[in-house]
Amino acid sequence: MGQEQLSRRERERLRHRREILEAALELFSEKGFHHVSMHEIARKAEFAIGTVYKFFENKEDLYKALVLEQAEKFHNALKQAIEEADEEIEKIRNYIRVKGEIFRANVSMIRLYFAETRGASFNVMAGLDSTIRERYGKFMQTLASVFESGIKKKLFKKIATPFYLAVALDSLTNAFLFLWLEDPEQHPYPEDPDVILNILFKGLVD
Amino acid sequence: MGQEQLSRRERERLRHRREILEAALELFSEKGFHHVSMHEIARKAEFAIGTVYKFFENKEDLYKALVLEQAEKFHNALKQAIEEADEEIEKIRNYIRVKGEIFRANVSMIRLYFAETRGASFNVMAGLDSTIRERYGKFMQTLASVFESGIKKKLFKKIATPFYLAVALDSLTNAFLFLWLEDPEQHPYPEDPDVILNILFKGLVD
Amino acid sequence: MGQEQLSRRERERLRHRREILEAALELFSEKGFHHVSMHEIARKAEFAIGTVYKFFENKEDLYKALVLEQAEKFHNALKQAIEEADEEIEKIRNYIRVKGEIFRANVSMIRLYFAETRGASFNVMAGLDSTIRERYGKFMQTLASVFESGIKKKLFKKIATPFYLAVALDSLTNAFLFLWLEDPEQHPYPEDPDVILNILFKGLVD
Amino acid sequence: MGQEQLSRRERERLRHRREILEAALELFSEKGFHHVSMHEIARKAEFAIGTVYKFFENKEDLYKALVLEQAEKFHNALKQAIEEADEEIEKIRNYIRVKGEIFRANVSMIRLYFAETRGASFNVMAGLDSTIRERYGKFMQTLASVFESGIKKKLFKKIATPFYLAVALDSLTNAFLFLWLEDPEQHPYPEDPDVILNILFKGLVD
DNA sequence: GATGAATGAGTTTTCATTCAT
DNA sequence: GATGAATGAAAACTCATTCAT
Repeated sequence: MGQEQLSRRERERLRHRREILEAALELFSEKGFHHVSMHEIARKAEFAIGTVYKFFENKEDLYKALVLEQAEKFHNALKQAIEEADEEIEKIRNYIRVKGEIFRANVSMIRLYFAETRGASFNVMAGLDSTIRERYGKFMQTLASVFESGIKKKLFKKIATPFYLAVALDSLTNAFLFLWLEDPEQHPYPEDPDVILNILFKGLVD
Repeated sequence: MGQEQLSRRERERLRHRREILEAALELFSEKGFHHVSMHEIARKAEFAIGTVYKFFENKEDLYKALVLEQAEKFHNALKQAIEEADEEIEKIRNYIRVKGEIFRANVSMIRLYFAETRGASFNVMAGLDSTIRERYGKFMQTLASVFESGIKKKLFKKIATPFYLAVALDSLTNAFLFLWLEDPEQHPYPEDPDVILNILFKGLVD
Repeated sequence: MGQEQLSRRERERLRHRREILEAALELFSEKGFHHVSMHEIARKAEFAIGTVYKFFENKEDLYKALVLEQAEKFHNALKQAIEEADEEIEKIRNYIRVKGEIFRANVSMIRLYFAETRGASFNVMAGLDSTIRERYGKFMQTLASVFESGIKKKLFKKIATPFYLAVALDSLTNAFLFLWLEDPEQHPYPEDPDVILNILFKGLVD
Repeated sequence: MGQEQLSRRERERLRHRREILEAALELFSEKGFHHVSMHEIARKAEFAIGTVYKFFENKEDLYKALVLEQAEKFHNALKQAIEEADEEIEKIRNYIRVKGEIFRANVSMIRLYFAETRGASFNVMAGLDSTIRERYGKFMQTLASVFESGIKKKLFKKIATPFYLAVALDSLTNAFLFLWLEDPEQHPYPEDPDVILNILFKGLVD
């Protein structure tokens, strides 16, 4: 709301910025930060190299903007999925379902996202990490609070701290998503969220 | 057994190779593949650059050798941990405990290992990936077979396929280890394996 | 004709390309392919090393472009010399005279040319050889056809096949040019083409 | 004469030196000076690299020794061919015939030889050139003296100076040998020396 | 006398970034 | 505001040569 008073100039600028980010997303997700050159991004976005530098100070800056933007989109979608349900178990089911949906619809985005949240990126960029991890932490708190209120309502047994439960759920879904990413045929992400949920909810040993 | 008949020459060579790999491990784990130069490795190992190239054809080759060697060490230790116990639940406890121990004792090795088993490395190296993933897959099978026999013996409820249970256990322990890696003070890896075990074993909802 | 509509940018680019080729010609002809570094060429042409690589993919590519261009110039001049005369003997006289002239005016070019047409280059570059040799072969055919028509007109006795006669004339002139290259004082290339011509035309034994 | 009192030690040394030179000859002739490494030569000769350096101070030194030795063999054979005949025309026929024979029997040697006598080597090695060219010059004098005495005896018409005639004969035979080297099927070196001889001896125009 | 591990100067090539037009 | 030619630091890798054993 309020964007409508942007001048044509401004709107064009934003469109160009977006085009560059889109080209960058595809390339980075495919080849990784170090195997993509600024010229490549410029070429794919159909701009001159100088133009790219008009929008982003340097390669890191571009990457940072890209990752943060994608992470935001991702977290927002998940947050909304949680909020849409009233009851805690349903919130978690929603989370599992929507995570799979986003994943399948945005493989590029996801590859990028994991590269940054998982340790593996070896601080591709020191500065980025801290911002990203902070947001990731905040999102984990949101997830934890679902467990917390579920425990309060006696819906859940307190088998671990809410935060650990959040981490467990996150890692479990990520693991399934990785399996899918590597071999979608053999390891489809379950349509039914309970396949994943049960691993947490039904104790192995009774 | 039988190695003792290596000539001194040969033994020296192996020691030098090891020294180079050690220097490389520390650097790669700290900065990532692309932020370490061969000269840097040579300098750290206190050899001339040419010497490094006598042992490893190129940078990829060195990296590959390093990762495979570390992964082997890691998997062997875990396999042994599993085999040492007789009973399935104890096997899993051992796995959780030893994984934490190795981790804490070899932070460099672990960072390297995760960079390669988790998708994040964006195919730093196509060839490597396949070998490493294959070994990782085999290890997952080993872990799965523990769950399988546990289910057969009616020790475990079959809340998911053995393979998925193995993946769940692996991802859960990894998640705790990542937490520890980021902030060892706030998120220590639990001394008591049951803290992690319970998340799997005691269903959240009864 | 028609080049005049090149943009200034384009014209500058071509000039720069030419400048690099000129620097390379001088250096290669003086020291040979393997004793010239790309940095040296860049320095001589007064460009940064990166600029040289903007114009030529790699060292071989630069060398190839250079040799082909020079060979073309050389062959074109000789072809024209042959075509300018009406009569066969005069065509050959022209060939001998012009070959000497070009040679004296472009020592660098010639050194390069011989390095590639004569076997000595030991395939400095496999790909180049084939292109160059093909062109050389075609030129020999042109020369042979002069002898052929001379023989048909009964101007020449058929003491060998036209192709062999062409080869003989070529090697004879080359030999004189080599003598000159080594010691211009003692072995000047004859002003009078008949000095060379007679060796072919007047049988030693009657 | 006199070699027989060499100690076994000495004889072995010479044999080893010879083995190294043979390996080097094959490699240099195949790939050219700059594409052969000292390690390659050592490996082919089945010696350690240090041993090669016991025999030859450095790569140039080895190359020099090789080329000079081969040139000597070549020139001696040709000199003998000339001396074996009594009459000048026969001497020249012998020269043409034997040159072809040596060539066919020692392609490696010849490739090396031409690389050095023809300008093309771009002074692979400044020092070498002077020695080699001097010997080549001397040999040309020998050949010239055959023409000189033929002219004195009125066997030959003096259509050029004896030296130029020698150069002409040399370049003509070389040209035929090059043709053969490139495509032995299509351009065999003539069995009958008169095929080459006639080009010099029977004037094209009468 | 032979060995081969070690050396390090020197080469090719890439790519993020600048800036004149 | 866009362009793209030019820049040059930095990286991977080679190979002639040395020297301790």
